[in-house]
Amino acid sequence: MSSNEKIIMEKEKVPVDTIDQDPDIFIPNVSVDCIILGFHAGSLKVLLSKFKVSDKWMLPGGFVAKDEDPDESAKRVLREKTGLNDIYLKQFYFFGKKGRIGLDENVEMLKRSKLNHDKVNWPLDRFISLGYYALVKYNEVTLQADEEYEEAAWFDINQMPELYADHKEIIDTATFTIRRQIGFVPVGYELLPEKFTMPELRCIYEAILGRPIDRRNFQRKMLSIGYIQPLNETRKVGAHKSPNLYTFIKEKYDEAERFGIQVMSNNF
Amino acid sequence: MSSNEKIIMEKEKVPVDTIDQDPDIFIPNVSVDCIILGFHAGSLKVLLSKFKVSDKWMLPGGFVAKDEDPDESAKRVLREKTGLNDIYLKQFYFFGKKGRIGLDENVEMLKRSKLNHDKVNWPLDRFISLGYYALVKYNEVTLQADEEYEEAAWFDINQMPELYADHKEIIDTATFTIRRQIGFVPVGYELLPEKFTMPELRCIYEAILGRPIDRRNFQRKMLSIGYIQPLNETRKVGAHKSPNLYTFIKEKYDEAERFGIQVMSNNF
DNA sequence: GCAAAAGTGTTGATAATACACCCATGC
DNA sequence: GCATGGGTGTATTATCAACACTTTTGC
Repeated sequence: MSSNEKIIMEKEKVPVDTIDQDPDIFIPNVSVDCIILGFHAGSLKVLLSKFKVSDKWMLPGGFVAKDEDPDESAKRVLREKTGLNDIYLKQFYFFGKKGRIGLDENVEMLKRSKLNHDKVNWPLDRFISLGYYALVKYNEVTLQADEEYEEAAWFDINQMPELYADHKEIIDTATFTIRRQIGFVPVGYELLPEKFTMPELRCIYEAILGRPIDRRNFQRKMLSIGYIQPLNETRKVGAHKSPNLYTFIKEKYDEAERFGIQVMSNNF
Repeated sequence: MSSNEKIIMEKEKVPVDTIDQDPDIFIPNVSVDCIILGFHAGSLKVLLSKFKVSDKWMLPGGFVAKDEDPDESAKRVLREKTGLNDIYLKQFYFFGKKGRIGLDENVEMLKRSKLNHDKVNWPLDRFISLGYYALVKYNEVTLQADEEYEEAAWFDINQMPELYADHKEIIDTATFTIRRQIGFVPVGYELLPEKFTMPELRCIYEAILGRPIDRRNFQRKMLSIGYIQPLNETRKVGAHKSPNLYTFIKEKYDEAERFGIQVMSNNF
């Protein structure tokens, strides 16, 4: 473990410091922001966090240590927020426009915080944000926000509160990117638990593509690709026919992902 | 014009300074690298540059000024190298792995240069490189390398010399990205001159997809999309039938790009 | 029985693929 | 004439998209 890593570990235990950015440890003017996506109760959720001193929700994020791969920084953020270690994680865009962060917003937050204004001046700096999206299994996540300084919560992706700075735009860019690359992103495999129903899988694709998909054609298509396997089990879901449970065949899935699958060609 | 912009303009006139990175002007530890692609004589070319003091070719790149949008930095690099202002430019990835730049390589280059080793220490730093690719019309480019300190040249994308650091990997990532998004990237429109032949257009797709495409099916497909228009002209190309010339219909093309075109579905 | 949602089957339209054939050009 | 490569046509196959019909479940 390098000395910097050690310091980072220390920082994880002292949450107020995550609001700070020591220029000796971190690369200045660079941050990492994570869009953590989950699937629950029939809709896509995004995990947001909020400093108690702020009134706006924001994307979980962090800084990049001087000897750290940005992927590692993102993993650190994910571990902090979800408690998970092995997560599907992809960079998708970087954001660096001059006016992307409203300084007023930050000055306000800084005033409300108990930080020393003279020492902590990064909120007044310009930042290049490295954008990552992560796909997690909702029920495996245990929200890890520090009760004293910040909160964390899942939000329906279609019903988000007002967000800090350009974070709404960042989320939109993430979903747009996933949409364009839907054939190469294992959304089903990463978002669903081991056993799932066909309507659940379809629901994810509908949420991401933003349009309804024919139930029957979808089912045929998914089965024809050959990476999901029907189980001899059903799930009771109220006053309807109980849907079959399916599971992914890992090897076939990896193959399909590499070459991309055609999801209802009508490219969104 | 801000004072920083003025300083940057000055810097453009003093090429040796582009090897320097003043931490008061530029964001530390961040660089921009550009893959400039052109099409000439039946193959894809990439524009590379080389410091006279170095023996390895590298991607044209630069730094991001503190009050500058990274897109602007990339445009600045493009202007410096090609003399062009309006260029199709997209960010595609960022590179930040710890060992991505061999320090030995940089120490060697620094020694050979006439820079003051004490003042100029960025070559020993770690960098996060913001990757951009640009599509240019080959015959509109006039190579602008400063004769005294650096050279610039086009290389066939399949016959590149040994490159500096991880720049080969960066180029591979760029072509891979374009390949995956081929339906959304206006390669033909941006790489070809106003008038072009069908084989030329096909050649570009073949180079990017890395596989032969059926001549006849390709032609039909492109014409059926309806964004290219046959002209009543042909081009003499030696001992064969003279191919027709075509041109793009801008409006139709924009439409097609937004929704993506399906290029021989067999997704690469 | 009825409503709601799941599973299976059919069919016409559209698009991809693999060719065969003819045309123009320079030597 | 012949080699080379461009342009047009066609037949086969695969895939999409729309919809009818059946099944299961809770009330």
